Parts: sequence; structure tokens; C-alpha cells
Amino acid sequence: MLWKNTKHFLICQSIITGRMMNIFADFRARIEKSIRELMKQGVIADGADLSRISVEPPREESHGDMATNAAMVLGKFSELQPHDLAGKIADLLSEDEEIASIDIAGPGFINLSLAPSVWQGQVAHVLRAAKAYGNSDIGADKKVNVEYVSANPTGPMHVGHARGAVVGDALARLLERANYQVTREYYINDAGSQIDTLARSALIRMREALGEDIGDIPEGLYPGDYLIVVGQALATEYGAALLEKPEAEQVAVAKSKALPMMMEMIRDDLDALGVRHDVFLSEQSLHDSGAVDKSLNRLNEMGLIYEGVLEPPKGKTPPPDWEPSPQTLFKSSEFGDDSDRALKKSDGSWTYFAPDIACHLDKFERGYEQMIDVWGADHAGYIKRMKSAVTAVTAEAGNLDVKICQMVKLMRDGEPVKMSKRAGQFITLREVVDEVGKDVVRFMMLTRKNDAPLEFDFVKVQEQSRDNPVFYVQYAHARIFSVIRNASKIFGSIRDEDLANADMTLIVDPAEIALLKTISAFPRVLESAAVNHEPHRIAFYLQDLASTFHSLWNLGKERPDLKFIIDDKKNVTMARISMIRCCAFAIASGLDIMGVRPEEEMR
RNA sequence: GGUCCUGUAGCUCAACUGGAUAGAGCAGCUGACUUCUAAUCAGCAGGUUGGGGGUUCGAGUCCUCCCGGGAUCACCA
Repeated sequence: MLWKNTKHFLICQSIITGRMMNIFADFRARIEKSIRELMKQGVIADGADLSRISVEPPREESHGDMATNAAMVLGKFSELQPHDLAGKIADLLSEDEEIASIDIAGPGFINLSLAPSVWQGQVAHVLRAAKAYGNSDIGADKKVNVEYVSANPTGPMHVGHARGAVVGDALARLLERANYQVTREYYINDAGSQIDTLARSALIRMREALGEDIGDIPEGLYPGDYLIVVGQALATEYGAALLEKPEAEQVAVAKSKALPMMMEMIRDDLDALGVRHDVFLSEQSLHDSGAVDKSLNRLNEMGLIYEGVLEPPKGKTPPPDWEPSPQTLFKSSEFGDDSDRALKKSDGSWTYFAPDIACHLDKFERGYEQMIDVWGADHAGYIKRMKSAVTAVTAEAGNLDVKICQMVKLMRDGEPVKMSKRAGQFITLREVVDEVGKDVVRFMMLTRKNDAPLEFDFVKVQEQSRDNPVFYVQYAHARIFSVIRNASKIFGSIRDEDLANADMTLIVDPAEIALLKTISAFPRVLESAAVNHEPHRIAFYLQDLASTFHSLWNLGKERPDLKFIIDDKKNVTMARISMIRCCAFAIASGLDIMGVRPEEEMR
């Protein structure tokens, strides 16, 4: 009983929030209806595969609003030639009043031009959905785990981490908007030798805090100033007595102090970017709980683990100290990897790979069949083994997608930013956010697809010009609010509720309809971005939408009859305000996915 | 040498994963400001998609071989 109500609620909500308003999906359904009719008539064979049918905006504007390859794809299920089959489909579709004209082109494309009423009608949907405009149901409430950042807790985050953080967070937001149940996860590498190094580095700083002259930080330890406070904390809490204890105990104590402090610092940095995780999974906990043993046992039962000796790496530069030694290996080569991979080092301790497998099995057992990891480009070489392991350990029920973030090149007015050569001195994430603001960082990190390198210019990203996509999109949004403010001065306050009553049949000019069309494309963009795990598509779309808007705004200079505000025509003004309000909602909705706050004023 | 990214207008990048005549911005010319903020816009020009071969109705996109750029390559994470 309860679930029925819940489901009913979800359906209502999906209508309220604008889900299922994807106009392309709508017309695809109409096309499929015609095809089923032709199946009944025996023109198309029963059981024809409809999955390869696409309904999309044609590249060429003169080809209409929508194009489908249906007749071409279904050619082999019919005795008719694709071109003739297209004619049959077109005949049925022509009964649809919302289709203004149908054209059959090339080898059998069916091009549809939609009636203005279709585009005018979109306004009501967008206004109702408001900032939820574009939401989709393709996720069907399925669980997805997105793991991102996962920086080693040995120091502050640098710019490279920022990209992964933004991409992961935007991807999570995007999937939520497509009705996936998303968990944001951070895997803490708190068990490796680098944590011992962290502890030793903190102990040096503790001596320093106790007044000892430590000189230069020894080679191999972390020299960064950020450890000074950790040393002070250790000194305050434990005093010199700690240094009398056996070394192993000192390290253990330092570790227990330094680790939480590092994680707190990282969380603060992420917070400055507006990035938060739901789950912090500790590698050490996977060892302690026996999860590592468990996942390895599982692979062992499958016969995928053996003791063996790996070939030296192929090529002309084998490591100088390479020597063959038997190790515990996973047969990842059976799952598409180039070689089998070591689970244990030659001394019998675990490699990092083993707990990584446990980590993903843990996610799977928590209900995430779909997992997405966002990694830096330097980890690209591990994709195959990790995917292999996930496939194996979940008996092919789990799926892992790995998004690789290429490097960020920091520039200042066209010149590369020089990094200090002193070890430990990077440009930190915090410095970048402090200088340009989180919204700018977030937007810029999404202006390139994740696997392409990205240039980030401190000067350009703060310019108020066409060159700067952040400004350009924000300005479009602010400009709309400016117009609404001006209109309010003439016609009295304008509330969103009032706009729903506007007479949209007054929107007829092709330039105006063009804006409505671009706005209407958003749900489709959102879906394709979600399906492909590519949040950057939202950024590109917003630039396109902003451009269409600015273009229409300027058209009002040449043709005053197309200005948004016509002093003596309230009906026309209200219709146009409704139209641009929808544009603002689409921008706000897209920016929300990127985690960027829309501006209502640009002073 | 292996693997993975990558190569598209002078420059920076798109192209909805196989669709029609490959699109934007910058830079370069030409034009529009007592503004619904010109912080913007319109127009012109710019191409053998690194190269060759293949798959099919159709290829920037898929397969293959070359050429160039980047990342990575037992026992570090």
C-alpha cells in the first residue's frame, strides 16, 4: 500500500518537476506509434529492432527541427526501399497537428518541422519545473557510486585535485538530476608507506616544536610547512616523553594524530570548492575488518589467483634493480588486462591493488552495481586491471567506469605559472579558489572534456568579456533579471506565478522561436551527459544558450519591435518575459549541475 | 618497446558515440553605443578532420598500418 503511494508520489513529482518533458523523447514515441501501425499493416515485420532509431536535431537547421533515421534502420525489416518506407511513416505522422511539415531527404531521412505551438507550449513546462527543469527519469532510482578526489592524506590538495573534485561532484549532481541515487565517496589511502613517511615528518616537526634545531627536513620526508601545526599538536599533547618511546610506537602515535588533521585540512579545502562526500572509506579499515582477505578469497575460489613470477616489463628499459621473484598474482589478463598483476609484494605484504579490489567489492555489496571512479591521468595505466578485478570479483554483475582527468596547466595572462622548485611547494587548490572564487574554478574545470588537457588562466577567467565563458553565461542570466527588473518598473512587480498566464501565441518571430528551441533542447543534453558520464556537456550547452539569448537581445536594437519590453503592449511584454524567464531557469538549472550559483546582477 | 589518451580553420576547442553541405569563439577585416547594462551583437573571410588503406547506403567518429604530441610501464600509493 505504502509503495503504491510512494510510486504515485514519484509520478506526480516527475510531472511537477518537469521530468519526461524531453521533447525528442515525446516525438520519438509518436514515430514509434506510426511504426507499430505499419507493423499491424504488415509493411514492417513484427519484432523489428527499434533500438537503433534515433530522433535528433539535424545538424543543418534547414532540415527542420527533428530528423529520424527510422526508415533507413528499418529497411531490412521491410520489403519497401527506405525512401518508400519513409513515405509511409510520413503519411501517418502528417495527421499529427503539432507537426507542421514533413520532408523526406537523402537516402530516407524523415525531417520534421514542428508547429510553433509546440515551442510555445514548452514555456509552461519550464516555468512549472523552474530550477528542476531538465530533470530526467532515466536513472530510474538506481544506485550509483561516484568515487572522486581520493587524494593521499599527506598534504594539502593542489590544483590537479581540483579538477577531479569538480568533475566528480558535477557528475554526481548530474546523475542525481537524472534520478540516480548517488553516493559520493572518498577512498582514504591511509595504510601505505606514505603514511609512515607522514608520521615521521610530523615527528621531526614535533622536535622542532619542542625547541630542537632540526635544520633542513631530511630527504624523503615531507618538507611542507603545513606539518608544523601537526608537530605542535603532538608536542602539546604528548610532550618530550613520546620521543623516549620505541620508534614504532612514536610512529603509531604520530600517525593517529597526523591522519585526522590531514583529512580535516583536505575536507576544508574541498569545502572551499563546495565539494562534499557522503562516505570516507578507509583503506586501513579494509585490512582491519578482513575485507581484503575476503575479496582475495573470493577470487581464489574462482581460481583466479596463483603464485608466479611476472615477466620483466617489456621494452628496452627494464628497471635496473629488477629481479624475478615469486608473488601472489591475479589473472587480470583473462579479463582484458595486458598482464597479470601482483596482489602481494615479494615480502608477502599486500600491494595497493589488493585493498583496491576490496574497496570496490565493498561498494558492490553495499548495492552499487554501477561504480564510477574519477582519477588523475597518471593512474590511467591502472584502469584495465581495476576493471578486470571488478568484473571478476562481482562475477560480472558490477560495472566500473573510470573517468580520467588530464592535467591542468596554470597560466597567468598567457604565461605558464612557475611552480616553486622547492619540493612540497605546489600551487594549492586553496590558493586558486581564494584568488578567483569557487564558481569560476568549478565552471572552468568543466569547459573541457575530462580526458583533454585544460588551460587555466588566472587573468582570463576573471575577465568580464566574451572570452570568459563563466562571465558570458552569468551575464546572460543577470541580463534577463535586469530586463525583468526594468519591466517591473513599467508594469508593476512580476512574479513567476503571473508568467504562467502569459499568451505565448504572441511569440512568433523565428528568432524568438529559436531561443525556445534551444531552451527545449536542455533535457536532451542533460540525459546524454548523464548517460555518457560527461558533465562538461552542460557547460558547452550553457554557452550555446547564452549566445542565443545575447543574440536575440541585440536583435532588439535593429528591430525595436523585437525588444523584450514594449511599453504599451503588456501582453507582448509578458509573453517575452515568460520566454526569457525560461531561459534563466535553464541557465540556473545547468549551473546548478555544475555547482555554480547564478548571478542576478553583474555590477 | 608495451598500454592509454591525443592530433579538426593561423590559435583555443565543438560535433549529441555511424548521419545529410564538419561547427563555435579568439585573432583579422566591415559594421551597430544619449542601451531592455555595447561587459553585447551582426556580417565577411578562413578546411584534403596528421597520412595511407579498409568496413557500408553514409566515416572526424569503427578496423588496420604509418607519422607527431602527452601520460604511464614489477616489488610506490
